[in-house]
Order: sequence, then structure tokens, then C-alpha cells
Amino acid sequence: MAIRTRFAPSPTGYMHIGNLRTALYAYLVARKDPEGVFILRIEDTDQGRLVEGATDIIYDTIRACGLKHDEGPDVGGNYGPYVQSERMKSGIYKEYAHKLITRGGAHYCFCDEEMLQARREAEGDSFKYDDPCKKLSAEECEKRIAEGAQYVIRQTIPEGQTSFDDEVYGTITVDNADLDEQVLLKSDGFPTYNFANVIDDHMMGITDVVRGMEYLSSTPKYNLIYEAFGWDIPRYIHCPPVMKDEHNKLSKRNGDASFQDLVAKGYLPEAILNYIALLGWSPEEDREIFTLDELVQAFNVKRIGKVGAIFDPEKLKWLNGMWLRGMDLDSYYKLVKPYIDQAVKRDCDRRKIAEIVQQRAKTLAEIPEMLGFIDEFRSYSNELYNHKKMKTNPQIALTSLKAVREVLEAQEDWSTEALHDTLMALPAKLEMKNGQVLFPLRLAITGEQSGPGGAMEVASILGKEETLRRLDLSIAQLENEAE
RNA sequence: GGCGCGUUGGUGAAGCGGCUUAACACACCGCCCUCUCAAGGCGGCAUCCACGGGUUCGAAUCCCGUACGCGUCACCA
Repeated sequence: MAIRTRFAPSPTGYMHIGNLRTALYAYLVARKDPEGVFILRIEDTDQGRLVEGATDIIYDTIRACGLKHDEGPDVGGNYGPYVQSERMKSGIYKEYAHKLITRGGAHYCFCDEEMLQARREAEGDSFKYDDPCKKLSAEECEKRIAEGAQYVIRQTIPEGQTSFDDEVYGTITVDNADLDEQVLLKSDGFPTYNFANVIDDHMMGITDVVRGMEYLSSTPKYNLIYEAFGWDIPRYIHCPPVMKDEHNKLSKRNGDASFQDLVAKGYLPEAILNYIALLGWSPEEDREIFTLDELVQAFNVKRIGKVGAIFDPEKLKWLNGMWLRGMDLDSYYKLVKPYIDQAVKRDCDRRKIAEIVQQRAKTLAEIPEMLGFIDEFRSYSNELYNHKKMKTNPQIALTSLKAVREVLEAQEDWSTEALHDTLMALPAKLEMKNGQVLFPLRLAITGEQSGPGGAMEVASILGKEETLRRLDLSIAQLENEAE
């Protein structure tokens, strides 16, 4: 039987990184099977918590990541509808809830909610409700309902123990006495998440349930429902949380970065996905760079860890840099063009700029600030010519800069290669080290001690006129100070 | 509080009883390369796997206990 997994988010806001990772794992589990099916289901039973536009964020995110789903609200499928509020319209949850009563897996409860709330508060942590309604006869229940009594349907927990195997956490056994007789159908006729989730997973033929480990504790209750219906219990893959620090989960509430925040900061969806795959899962081979397809190949549920992993922005940054540098120049240029345009208004070779930036930028967002020197030649101190490793100081700089100026004045071809040829001939002639000529030149035309590109690259980008202009200014500044 | 799960460096982690003097990667620190920065190369960075007991010729690896952390106990998802 083909594997069917689902990603079932609630449209209550942003796409959390932890959420996205769960989606990724669900996707990978499905794709691991050539026949596998990955489904998107929107769980919006709690109408009060819905957030406008949240569903679109979900679509946008999984699309940007390439987590293509085979079935879902937007693409259809044979198990629809794929939005819970729509499924509700057919009354299936209510129907199943009543069916569960006849099978002994649930019962009507007429207890007052406020009374329960009050008792919970009075009795504190140890509160566990032993519902007297369980003992009501079917006739009694029908009578009360006919009289118009408000009711909910609660799960009936049998005596004994419940045990199941989780692919990540192993065998888990609990005493049924510790399980709560939770509400399955609310008094408004809507199902609770717990119930709708089970019904939907079954109706959609989900074979592998991939979700956060916060559901580990309630899984026995779900299994009791499956058993009461006589349904097959799916395989469970509970994932450890993605943490912000030792104690807190990553969450939008704390202002932690969401997927779209990261993209806005100049991270590649591929890199983000690649990075989060590594949080809580480790590949067999000693490797860290993976495309989505490669992840499908390498993924193995058995290598998902049990411990929450702290999200490390530094490592994401490194990985993003790896992805950026790994791109071919054409795609890279297309990608960074807007960022270059943002910083550079001057007429110059943007492709060449992309080239020098590609080897250095770790995120797209840092590109504009790297390029400030191109449009603006800021004033700088002659102090900067003192550089121990380059063995330069203002005096040496002045000497070599004058020689450079002379040579460049005559230079016609401003390609990096041509500039390279003429400039590299200079140090020998002046009996200087390369750095004593080129470092001052770089500084003289950028005004910065460090930055992207070498002297000839920068000169080539700036063009002859601007290069000479800056050179003159710098030489003048040095001569001024020398006097 | 009950129940469940977990605990290897600053971080992600490998490790599944001897091959571990605890991989690999990020970060950090050196050095090298180099016209700066970055990239790259090389090296350093856990006297030790939460702690305490056991089992064993031998334990990060198995067992028990303690501590700590997380999750869960809603007509939320």
C-alpha cells in the first residue's frame, strides 16, 4: 500500500520554522515511496482563532520550498474536501461521533461546563473528571436530548493499558486510567481538533502520521478511537521540537524569525529547508548540503532524534552562503540584480559586481551595504594605509599610487584582465611587493580598508574616469599630509 | 501534582558493549595562501558523554535511582 502523509496546519498566523520542518518531514516520508502521496489539509475547526490571509501564507511557503502536495484544497483529490470547515458541512463528524457511541467508544455528557471549570480550579492539577453521564441509559439520554438539553459527546476510556510504537520514540505504554475522557463533539456540534483529526486521517487514508511530539501524550486516546471504530492505526512519527534556546520553542509569539522573515533577510528557501532538515535529523553520510531531491534520497525516519534542537542562525548563514556560492553566475545574477540596483545607481557592469559579491555575501540582504563604496566615495583617513601584513604606510602608498596613476592614465582596455596585466608589471618595476602597490590602490579608490573585490576588479567596475578621479583625490590627500 | 519523553562541547550532531586517545559540521582561536575582505588549506578547541550506583574482563553505549529539562492533563489546535 502506498504511503500517504499529510501536513495539517491551522491557519492561525505565520508559518513557524518548526511547522515547516514538520511539513518537510511529512513530505520526505511520502516521497520516499515512489507511489507516496503528500496531502495538505487545513484544520480550521476553531473559527475563533482564524487569521486572515494565514492560509495563503501556508500555500506560499510550501510552494516556495518546493513541497508540492498531491492533494489539497487548491489541487483537489479524491478524498476532499481538504478544509475541515468544509468537511463539517456534510455532518460527518457528528455522524461519526454518534456512531462511536453505539460502538461504546463515546457517550453523551450533559454536565455543565461552568461547573466543570469551577471544579478544575478548586481541585487543581489532580483534577480528573469521572463523568457520571457515562452511566446514563440510552433512553435517558434520548429523553434529555428530546427535551432540548445541551450536550457534548465525550470519549469513553475503557480500563486497561494502551501501547503503541512510535517510529522515533519507540514503544510507549500508558495506563488508561491516566487518560482523559476528552470532548469529541462540542455542544455547538463542531468536532474538537482531537476528533476531527482522527476522522480525517482515517478517511483520507493517512498511513503515516507525522507531527510534533506535543501529540505524543494524546496518541493513546486517538488509538482508542481507532480501535473502537475497528480502523487500522497509522504509523506514528513524532518529531522533537525546534528550539529558540535551551528552554523555549521557536515561536512567532516570541518574535522569532518565521520562514518569510528569513526570506526577507536574504535567505534562500533551499538553504532554509536544507538547514531545518538537519535540525533533529542526521544523514548517514558525512554531508550537509542537500537539495530537496537529495533529501528524499537520504532521508530515513530512523535517524530522527528525540531531543529538541536549537536553531542556530550562524549555521544557517553559513549554509546560505554555501548555496549562494554554489549557484551558476546567470541564476545568481538574476537573483541579486534587485539588491545591486538598490545600492548602485552609477552606470557600471552589474554582472561584474554580482561576480565579486557572490564569493562573499552570505545573505542577499547584506549585499547593498557591501556595495556602498561604488556610488559614494567617502572620506577616509590616511591612517588606513598603514597595514602591517601588506607592509604599507602612507609614504609607500604615495609612491606606488603615483606610479599606478601614470600607468592607468595610459591604459585603454579596462577589463579586469587587462588591468591585471598592466598592474602586475608594476611591483617588480618599483621593487615592491604586490601588496604594496595593489593594497593602496584598492584603498585609494574605495576609501575602505576592506570590502568585496580586489583592486583591479574594483577599478574595472568603476571605470577609467572614476578610478582616476578617486586616485587623484587620494594622492592629493596623501601629499597634503606629507607636507 | 499524575503521566509520558528526554539529558554527548557554545551550537547541530555521530556513536548501538571493545575499532573512541568521543567522527563530522557551525562558531571561536592560531597559522598558511592571498592586492583587502571573503573563500580555501592546515592545526587547536569535550582529561570525557547530567549525577550516583550497579552489570561486565571491558560502558557514552545495558540496568536502577537521583537531579534537571520538555511535553501533556481545555467544549485550543
